[in-house]
Amino acid sequence: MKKIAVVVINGTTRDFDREYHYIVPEEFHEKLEVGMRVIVPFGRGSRPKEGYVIGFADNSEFDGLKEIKKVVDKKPVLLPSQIDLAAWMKRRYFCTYSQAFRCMLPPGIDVRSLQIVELAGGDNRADGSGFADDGGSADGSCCTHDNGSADGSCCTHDSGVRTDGNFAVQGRSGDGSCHGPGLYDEAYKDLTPNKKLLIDLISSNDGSIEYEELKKLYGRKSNFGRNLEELADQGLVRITEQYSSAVRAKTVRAACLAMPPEEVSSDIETGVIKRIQQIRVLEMLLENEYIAVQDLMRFAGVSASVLDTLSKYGYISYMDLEVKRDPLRHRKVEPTEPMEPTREQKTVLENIKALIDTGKFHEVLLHGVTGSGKTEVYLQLIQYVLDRGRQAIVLVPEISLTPQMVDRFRGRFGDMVAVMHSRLSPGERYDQWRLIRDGNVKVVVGARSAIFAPFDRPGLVIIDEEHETTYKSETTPKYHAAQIAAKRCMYSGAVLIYGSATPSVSTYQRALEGRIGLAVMRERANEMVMPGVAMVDMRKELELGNKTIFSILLSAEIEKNIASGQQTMLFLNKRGYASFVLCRNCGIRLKCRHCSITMTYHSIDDRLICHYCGYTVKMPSVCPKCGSGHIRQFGIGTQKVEEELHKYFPDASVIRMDMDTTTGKRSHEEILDTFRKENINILIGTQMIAKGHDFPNVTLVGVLVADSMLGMDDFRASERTFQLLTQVAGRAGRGSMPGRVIIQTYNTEDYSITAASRHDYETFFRQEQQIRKRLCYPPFTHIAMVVVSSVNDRIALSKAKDAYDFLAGGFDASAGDELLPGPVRAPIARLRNRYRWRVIAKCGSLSRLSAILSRLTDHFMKNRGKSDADISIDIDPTSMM
DNA sequence: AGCACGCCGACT
DNA sequence: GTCGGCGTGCTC
Repeated sequence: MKKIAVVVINGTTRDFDREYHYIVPEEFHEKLEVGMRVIVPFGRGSRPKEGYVIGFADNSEFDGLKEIKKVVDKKPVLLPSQIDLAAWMKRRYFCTYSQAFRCMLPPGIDVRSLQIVELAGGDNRADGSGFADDGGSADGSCCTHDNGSADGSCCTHDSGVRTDGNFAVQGRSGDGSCHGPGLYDEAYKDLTPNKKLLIDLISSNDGSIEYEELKKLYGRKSNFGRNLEELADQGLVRITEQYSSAVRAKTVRAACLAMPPEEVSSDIETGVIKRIQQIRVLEMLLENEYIAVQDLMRFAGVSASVLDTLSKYGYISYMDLEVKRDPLRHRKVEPTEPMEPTREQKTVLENIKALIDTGKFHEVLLHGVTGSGKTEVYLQLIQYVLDRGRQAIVLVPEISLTPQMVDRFRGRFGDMVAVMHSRLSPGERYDQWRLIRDGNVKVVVGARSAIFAPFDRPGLVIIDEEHETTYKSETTPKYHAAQIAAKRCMYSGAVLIYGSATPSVSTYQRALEGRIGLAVMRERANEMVMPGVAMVDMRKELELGNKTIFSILLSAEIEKNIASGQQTMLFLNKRGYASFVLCRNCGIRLKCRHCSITMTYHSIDDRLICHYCGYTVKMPSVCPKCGSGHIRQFGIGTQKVEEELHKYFPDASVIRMDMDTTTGKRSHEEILDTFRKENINILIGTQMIAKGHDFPNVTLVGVLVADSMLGMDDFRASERTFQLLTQVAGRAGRGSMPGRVIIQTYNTEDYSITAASRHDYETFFRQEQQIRKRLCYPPFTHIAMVVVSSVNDRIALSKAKDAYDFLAGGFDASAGDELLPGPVRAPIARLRNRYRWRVIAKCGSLSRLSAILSRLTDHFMKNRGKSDADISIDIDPTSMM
């Protein structure tokens, strides 16, 4: 019986992102499984393309089926459940299968196909290349990756060139019959000029050339394909295919001495080598057999060019060393034992364990105040699911910021833990992915993308700090990790836990509605008291003539801390800095009359603009509320604060942490380490310092301008303010001494600020809930942001108008659907050379909204024509830019 | 997006 | 008979 595989093509546009049928040749019947990658001929020219086998079929309506050419993997790279997930993502996020699969696979796993055009026949002008394939590639071998992909035997061709393994050479030309030289020349003589040109081009490249390269050389003349095909039919050239994957270098480049040590020593002593850098390098190599190039450069303090010079003169040579990559190698971890849970923890554990026992999908919001010991609860729950033979995924907002979080999991579960985050190298990611797929680890701790970890039986997924925005992907597919998590847990009957001290409004709303479970932990686990919070009214400070950025109270407290050797953290939110307008007299922020969103100042035309609806007004010269002239765009940078600190507290040691000072790979941790170890008096920073990290000696936290968070141009401004203030306040008094928090603001009556100062989530939530409801913002509706872009501004606009009209036609105002006036220019009007126009729609029903948007996508693609216009759709975006 | 295919006029 | 060029329609 004919076996047919259902294949989706990798790297296609949405138009061709369909399921295609291919015949499975007899030889692959046994080994081909769902979830493997294959090479298939695709399109008119049957160009080889990488595809994923997503299923099998017994028959096909389609005649003219083609055959699978090649099976890439030994083991499936995708689980059946992941294929289902991708199909769902395609519908939900308007992405392609391959974009969805890309989320699930480590980078660099792709197979690239190359076509090589060679002269055929025993021809003298193409010596060495013709039939004699000396590269070791003919038998389908692959080099160095010992992975599940590629079925070839492994070889190592250690040519100096960085070759990637290639495998499978398979002619697509005729039978390659061998012509004698005489016959060949005969044939050449009779060729048309363009065909002669092709032959000449190949000859001048030693008789073998890459297809695309040849095409480029052929230039703009026509009938390239036709002529080449005909040459192949005549048996004059051969076209072969090679598939190569970007091999993850499992090796590290190292240097060693290339001549006897005595000779090197004498060259140094006799002064043949004079340069100090070179001597340093050689001396290091005299003491060590070989040293990794990276280490050598760092410890000798030299650049790569010094090494290259030494290599050129034959003193050293390079080699590739096998390494076992371990992203956790930098850290030592102390094993830990489960702690005796507090009464509250015990209740929560029992309840959730009961849910796990049902083996069904459940969601629970774990609302625990900072310091209530959520992590210990996570650890014990994970242990529970592991004992039942299942796996666990833990998501943390940005793992590289919270290494001690990872340490706690490693401490409890040791080698069972894999780590996945953005700072891993492609090779490291590949290793972690493989550990998971092969079942060698049972727990994954990672950032957003770790939600795709290829576990076959996840029993528990934990999303820690559930409210963080990093869980939302900014690129297509624009998924939220929680949505993916919910889907996966549904498939596998797992429990999904959202952990937070300050839950997002939408999650808490769902908990209140009873759609998800709610578990609460109100007490701090280790007898710490919540820090006392004082609010300072900066309007009064101004009245009193204090024009500095430090209130009288804050100055005094800083002074006290310096004197007693305790540490202070000063917090300044940089977002919205210098772009929103605040009246320093009455504290009002200018908001859009339609959207109640803080308007953003644009200096180019001295206007204020609403980043939601696009409404703009001229920048007023006096405050529309109180009439004072103290209205102005507002903001100070961390750098400015540092200067001021030096001015007013000349004896204090100060360290700054923000985007400018944390560019290096590990400098983040280094700054915090310095702060901790050297007992620096004051740490000043942006929201980066609000996350994680225990500093027992920090007893004072100052928020310089709470208003700058409220000034965010987003309907979530209050939510973010509350969350950040709570988090920042949580930094104080983590040790034995009680903490104090001072919040400076021009809005002492704002509910998000007052609630945060009282550690009162409930009150904040009730206020915010009402406002969201009244103004029809999520979670009471869904917002779709459609951005149409093009290199040409007018095309972008007209296509955006088209999209607008399409949406207008499909919307039902009576059901509460709303289309904001548009299209308007996106706040980032031009990105990567493309103009961007935006349409915003609100819709009460997610399913209806995605249905309309799905139709919009198809409509857009159909009418796009040859233009470069592109459409991007984000449901419930975290940023409106 | 490629690419083949078909068709036409120009050149030789 | 070829070449260059362009419009059309398809991708298992």
